[in-house]
Amino acid sequence: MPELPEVETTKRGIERLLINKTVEHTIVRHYKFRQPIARNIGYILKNQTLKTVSRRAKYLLFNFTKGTLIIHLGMSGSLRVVSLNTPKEKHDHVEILFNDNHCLRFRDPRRFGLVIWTKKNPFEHKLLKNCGPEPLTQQFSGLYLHRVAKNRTCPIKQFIMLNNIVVGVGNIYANEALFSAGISPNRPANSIGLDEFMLLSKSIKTVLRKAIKAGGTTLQDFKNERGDAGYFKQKLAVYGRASLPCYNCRQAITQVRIGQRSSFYCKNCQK
DNA sequence: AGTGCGGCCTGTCCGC
DNA sequence: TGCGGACAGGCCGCAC
Repeated sequence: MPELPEVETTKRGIERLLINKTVEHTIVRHYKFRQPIARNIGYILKNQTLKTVSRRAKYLLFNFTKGTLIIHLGMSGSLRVVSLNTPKEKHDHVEILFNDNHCLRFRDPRRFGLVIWTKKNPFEHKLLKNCGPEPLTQQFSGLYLHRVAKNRTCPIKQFIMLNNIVVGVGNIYANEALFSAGISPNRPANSIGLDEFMLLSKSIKTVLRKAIKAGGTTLQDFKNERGDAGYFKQKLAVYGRASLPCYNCRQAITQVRIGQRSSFYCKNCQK
């Protein structure tokens, strides 16, 4: 589920509900994730106040009084704010209880996610320090892409999914943005011209902004949200539409594997 | 340095 | 209906 728009939506929802609240108790039911959760996490978080919640790439940063809790949702993770007596579901692995009877629940069936504590500047953390620019900033532009793609032969789709090039572009939105820009996902990154990169950077921004906006409808109900409402329901132009007609030219959408990932595009519209 | 691949996990879906 | 296998929206770490 979690591509950047969902992480951003989650961030906004949590921030609204939990800011300035103090941790009373933490329950960890499963410690084994992409990295194991620190055994003393409950001790660390106790009595700390949540100052702000921010996002870098797909990492959520919970800035507490004495440090930062970094959470990544991995492939199947989700966070919800619930009241104390809300029945827990399978795979609700971590629960942070705050002093207003609100509880932050981390559910992650596949446990590809991450919950780490750091006392230091989180941006200097090994996992964050090599991240490329945020796609929704001015820093991320066609000019930038053109510059960093020099000498890079890997397919453009893989290229825009590299976190050191630009963060937050996952498989779905890489496919969607390339369709929107009319660029074939197979093209070597260094074969893309500046004008095309301008278009591509704009497409990435637009696709992500739209998705965040759609996720924003979830925001209203964040506290009680049960499922996958929000951006995921929006119409995707190519992702998951193998052999269905292209919305633009009606030709069947092609599915191929690029860098081990399912890729969808229109051979007619994307050159 | 860039690229390609294996691996971490569970859930779901499809074909037999 | 049960079972095996493929696949899933991420990303790290390793080998070449």
